[in-house]
Amino acid sequence: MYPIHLLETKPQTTAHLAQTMTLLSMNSAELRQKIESELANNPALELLEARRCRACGRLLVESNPCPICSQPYSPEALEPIVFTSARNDFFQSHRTGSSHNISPDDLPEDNLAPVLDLPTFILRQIAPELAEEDRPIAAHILTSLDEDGLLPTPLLEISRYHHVSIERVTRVIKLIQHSEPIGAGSSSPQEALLVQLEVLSNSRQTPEHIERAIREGMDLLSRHHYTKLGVLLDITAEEAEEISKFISTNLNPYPARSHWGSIRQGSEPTPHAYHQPDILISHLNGQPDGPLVIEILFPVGGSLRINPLFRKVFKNAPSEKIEKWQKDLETANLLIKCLRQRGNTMRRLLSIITQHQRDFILQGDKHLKPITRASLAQTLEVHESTVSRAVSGKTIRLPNGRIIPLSKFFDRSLPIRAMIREMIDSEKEALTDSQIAGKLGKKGYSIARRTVAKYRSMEGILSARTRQSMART
DNA sequence: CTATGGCACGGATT
DNA sequence: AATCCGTGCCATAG
Repeated sequence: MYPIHLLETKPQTTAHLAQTMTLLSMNSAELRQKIESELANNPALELLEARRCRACGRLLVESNPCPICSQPYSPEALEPIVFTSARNDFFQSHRTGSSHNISPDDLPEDNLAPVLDLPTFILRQIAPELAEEDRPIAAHILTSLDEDGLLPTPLLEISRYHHVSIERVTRVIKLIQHSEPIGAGSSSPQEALLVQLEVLSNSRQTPEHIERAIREGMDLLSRHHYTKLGVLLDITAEEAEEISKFISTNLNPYPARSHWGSIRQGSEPTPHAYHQPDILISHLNGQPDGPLVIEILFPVGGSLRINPLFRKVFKNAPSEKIEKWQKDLETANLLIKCLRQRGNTMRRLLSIITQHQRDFILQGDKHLKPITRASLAQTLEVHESTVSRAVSGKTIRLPNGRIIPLSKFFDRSLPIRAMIREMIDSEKEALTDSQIAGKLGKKGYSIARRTVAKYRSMEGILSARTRQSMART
């Protein structure tokens, strides 16, 4: 732990203050838009090319040494990568058949929406891993995905169209399947489940026989015929039900029906909106017991700095330009400074949050320790509104792959909701809301009966009565 | 008669 | 100052 607070520079001017505020409240998608437009308009600003760590292959974020493999970043350890950032347009090139030489200026500004559609969302993740010659294939696949994120087109058709081997197509699909949302690009719900299971088993214990259950008993599984499934797999009906529960809570046969947002029935009109996470938190080198690593993503590949060339030219600038250039230089400086401060604040905030919520991150909803933004502001010695801005609109990807909004860390009702869910999952006879309220009261959570009902419906659990009559059939 | 969902109010949080 | 959340009361479905 190094003394971050020493690096902290207090805002000097009102402009500085205002800029820091607005930058802080942006999530990475919005920030990206901001930076791109700034880059386009301000000649004093320059974007250094993106790099990746040669040792572990991870895309660089902003810290040194590499947070993933802890190799120091030296010039030799940094492999430059081609990453044409947000305006990567190979969808267009796929459709028109032209090459990839379209310059950024040819593209309209407004294709940088903060919320991405599914193809773009996946594309951004796999772009660094994708070989140049495989791009048209990826574009073809991604544009063919149906609204569930599954691929209805047969592989053979794709390979024929591009005159390439099935193996190459499969390789690209593998890449797509292993990006968020995991399992997208599979040809069937079954395949999607298998991919998710494979990914999940790297970081967590999974039930026995589950793979066979998906492979062989898919139709039984979807119809909830646990006894038959048990016979098929040579296990008890309870174990079969166990497996089904695991699948329904941890996996998703339709990868594009994202687990957050669309789960609340109907009310939100954003059925297929994908947010790029702003923060990643994962285990070191992907080892399940490794220490946690937090990465705060910088939305553009590379780092911003003042263009040294601009500095040189500025010294003997023509007199009619000198005023404008001076201004450009100032705004560029300001932007960089404020961005740095934004990073600083985010880092301090997250280090506190992750320490406090370690159990939640590792073990799930039940272990969330609710905090208020106000108390956090106090420990960080910043204004409450600063915390508010830093939290709002940002999402974080947990080690288990879930993408959740950062505000979830402050949700007082979450652990209780998890407990209710647990109680109902393991109930023998359907528990009524007041019974649940009583049980929770004994555990030290005094919650009104009415509130239990609210939480229950938030979790999408039916009422005790309807559960009872469902169980009989 | 009981369990549940709707509406609305007040206090806390942002 | 605006918003969110827990809760109480009341109507209604079962």
